[in-house]
Amino acid sequence: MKKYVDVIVPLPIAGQYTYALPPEWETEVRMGCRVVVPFGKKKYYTAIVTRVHDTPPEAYETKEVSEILDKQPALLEHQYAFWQWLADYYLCTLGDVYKAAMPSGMKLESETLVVYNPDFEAAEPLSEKEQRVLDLLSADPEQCVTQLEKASGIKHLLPVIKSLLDKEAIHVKEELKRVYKPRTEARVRLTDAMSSERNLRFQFDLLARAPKQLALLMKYIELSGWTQPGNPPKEVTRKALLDAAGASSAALNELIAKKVFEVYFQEIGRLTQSNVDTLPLNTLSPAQQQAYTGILNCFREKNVCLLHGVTASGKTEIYIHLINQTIKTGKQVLYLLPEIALTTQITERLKRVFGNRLGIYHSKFPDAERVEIWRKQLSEHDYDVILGVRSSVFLPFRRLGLVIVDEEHENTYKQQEPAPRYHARNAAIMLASMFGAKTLLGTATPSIETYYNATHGKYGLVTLTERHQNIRLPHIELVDIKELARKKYMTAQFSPLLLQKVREALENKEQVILFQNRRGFAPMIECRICGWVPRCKNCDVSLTYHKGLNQLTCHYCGYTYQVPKSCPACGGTELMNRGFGTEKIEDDIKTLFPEARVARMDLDTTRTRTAYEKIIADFEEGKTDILIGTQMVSKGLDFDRVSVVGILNADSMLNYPDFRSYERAFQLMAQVAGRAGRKNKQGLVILQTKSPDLPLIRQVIANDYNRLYQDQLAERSLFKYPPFYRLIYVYLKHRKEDVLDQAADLMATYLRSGLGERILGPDKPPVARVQTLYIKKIVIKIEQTVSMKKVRSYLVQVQRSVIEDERFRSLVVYYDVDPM
DNA sequence: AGCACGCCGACT
DNA sequence: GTCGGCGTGCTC
Repeated sequence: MKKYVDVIVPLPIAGQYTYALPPEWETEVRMGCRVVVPFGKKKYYTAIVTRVHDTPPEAYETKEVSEILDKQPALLEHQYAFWQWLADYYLCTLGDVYKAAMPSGMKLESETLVVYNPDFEAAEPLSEKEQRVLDLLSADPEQCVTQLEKASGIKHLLPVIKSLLDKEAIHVKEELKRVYKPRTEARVRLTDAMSSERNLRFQFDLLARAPKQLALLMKYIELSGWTQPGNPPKEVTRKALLDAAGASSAALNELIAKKVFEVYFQEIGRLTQSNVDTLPLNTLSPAQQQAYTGILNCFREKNVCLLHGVTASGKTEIYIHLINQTIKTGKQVLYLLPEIALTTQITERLKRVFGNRLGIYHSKFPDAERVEIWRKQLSEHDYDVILGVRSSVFLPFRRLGLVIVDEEHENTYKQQEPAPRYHARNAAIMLASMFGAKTLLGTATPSIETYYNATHGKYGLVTLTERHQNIRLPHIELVDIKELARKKYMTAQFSPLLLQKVREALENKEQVILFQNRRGFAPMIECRICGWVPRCKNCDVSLTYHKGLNQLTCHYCGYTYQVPKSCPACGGTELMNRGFGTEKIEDDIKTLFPEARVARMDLDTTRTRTAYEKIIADFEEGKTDILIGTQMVSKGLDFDRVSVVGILNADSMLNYPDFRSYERAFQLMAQVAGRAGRKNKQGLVILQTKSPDLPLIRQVIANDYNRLYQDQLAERSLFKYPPFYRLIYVYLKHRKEDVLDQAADLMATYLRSGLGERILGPDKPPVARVQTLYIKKIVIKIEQTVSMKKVRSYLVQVQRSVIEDERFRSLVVYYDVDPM
């Protein structure tokens, strides 16, 4: 019977598509295999088979699967179930999940190739653009559109291609672009002609007057262990041979030309097989040991456990023991870290314990490497431990036994843009439960939701109050900068006390961290006369001034602008900086302490992984005295020589229109404060603020998490926020503001008719326009007792009826479930 | 997401 | 009078 497959395509379209399966592949294709399918008029995509069946669709003709990429599933059944849960819970399509989950090297797409017709003779003169394209093609007769666009410098290339196509000067074809290329290594071996000892001896004599070549030949014999024909020699890489013989590639090429050697290419993996000997586990301190057994006990009853341990209490060591315990029973461990905390410090530590049983999955790794990790997870030799960022929840596992979510409170676990807007911590808990595995959440500053779950019986709770090696918690000194500014005692952003302590630290050869929760030189510039502030033409936000580039940047769409010479509003020429970012702090510190070695760590200085690690390594090795940074400096780093931490402006963290701003400010300050302190000296934190009387500031100083938790819980309950209520944000986007307003009102009315007072808005979000689309937001607050399943299906139904209205056809609707 | 089809302004 | 702008709808 004729077979069909249902597939997921990597596009934000709901639903699956059915293709006919050519008979010869019937037995090979299974659920989870990747296939290439034609989609639309000309494109080809890599799709994933979710079902093989024999029911032909009634309403339409099917197309045929054009290629199969896997004999063995690339997507395991557990993963598919997980994808379905994600799409359902976070209100997005399976295509969205697919796009986020799989490395792009496994999702080949077709690309249009333009092909030169050598027989073409122009009947009429060609336009200048057409001629330029044709010239390019005559040099290289097959090129893709993007390449041609670049080489020709023509902005709208498509019309040109179209007219050339009409004249039959070219034709086009669709070809799959191979994104993933296996890495190969050039190796050298003797040719067949050299395989007899006699020929080889003869060759030695011939080379008597070519010492370099002779050396190469002898080195090869040594390296390969060549003794006699028939005995398979060891493989010798081209590079190793050249290095060992101290010869140039010219000499080797000679020998290749003489048919003594030949070069062949061997496929090798990118995953480094470190051959470091693994070290035994460190023994746990009594406090750590107690926490360790506490966690194991807790897992007997609960599936999730929170490890609440103060900063520098050695949580990692406990994780390592748990991982070890889990893999001993033949199960796998997934260890999640926020991207920013996944540094060499932690990877080296784990490598030393788990060696080649450990795989590392980082979003800044090359895509090809991620493909190889995915493949390895599907193979017999899968990793026992995966250490990775948010997206590693998508990797294939067969025998998952434990998930660790370190720095559980980090909001970067929540993916903001694009869909799926999932929370990796919550998704990991779901993933674990699908395997019957346990989840451990670790942090010094739990999120309010997690702590609520841990103190209300849903999760287990284990606390660790003792710091590793008994390093004392830092002393926090409060400085009222409002008062000081009034009295004109401030030097730029620095109080006299902070400057004095920085000076002392430098004199004692100790290090300093200065924390400012804002990047750029100044958040904005402003006209001194009329107060005009430059704004982005696409997005409704003010622009950020970057001194290094001397330009204005929109942090939402990335668009850059020149700094105007005069104010476009009033013509005034005095445009001044307002506010202070890390770049400004760096400038001022360099002026105040010209002898100090200063580094800055923020989004702008850490574009690449190497840049980021260099800053950290330099600081670790004492090559830097003062590290200035945004929240990046607070994450999971342990330094030995930091004696002073300055929080320059605590208020900048508090004034966000967001119910989590206090929680976040506490977490940030507690984490950054935790960086101060050394083995035998208590660290010092200088906390500068304009609002010293705020309860939150007192809680930070006393490191009183419980008090913060109680205060926050009361507010959350009063204003109907998590953990008492669930939130869903509905975003509506449209090019026309008035259409958007009408659509938003209609949608809110529909929603209110079913959900009543749970609906707030529509409102204009703080950024009301991004990339030429106007935005409105509707907030839904739902009691924990209400069935989310019903709410979600109701939302989908409402959306459908709004879109049915002709006026709102091009309305864009998307959801943010459990927003952060 | 792409891509094609279809209806209204600035040019030969 | 056309070329081409992007609004709209569909993809098995």
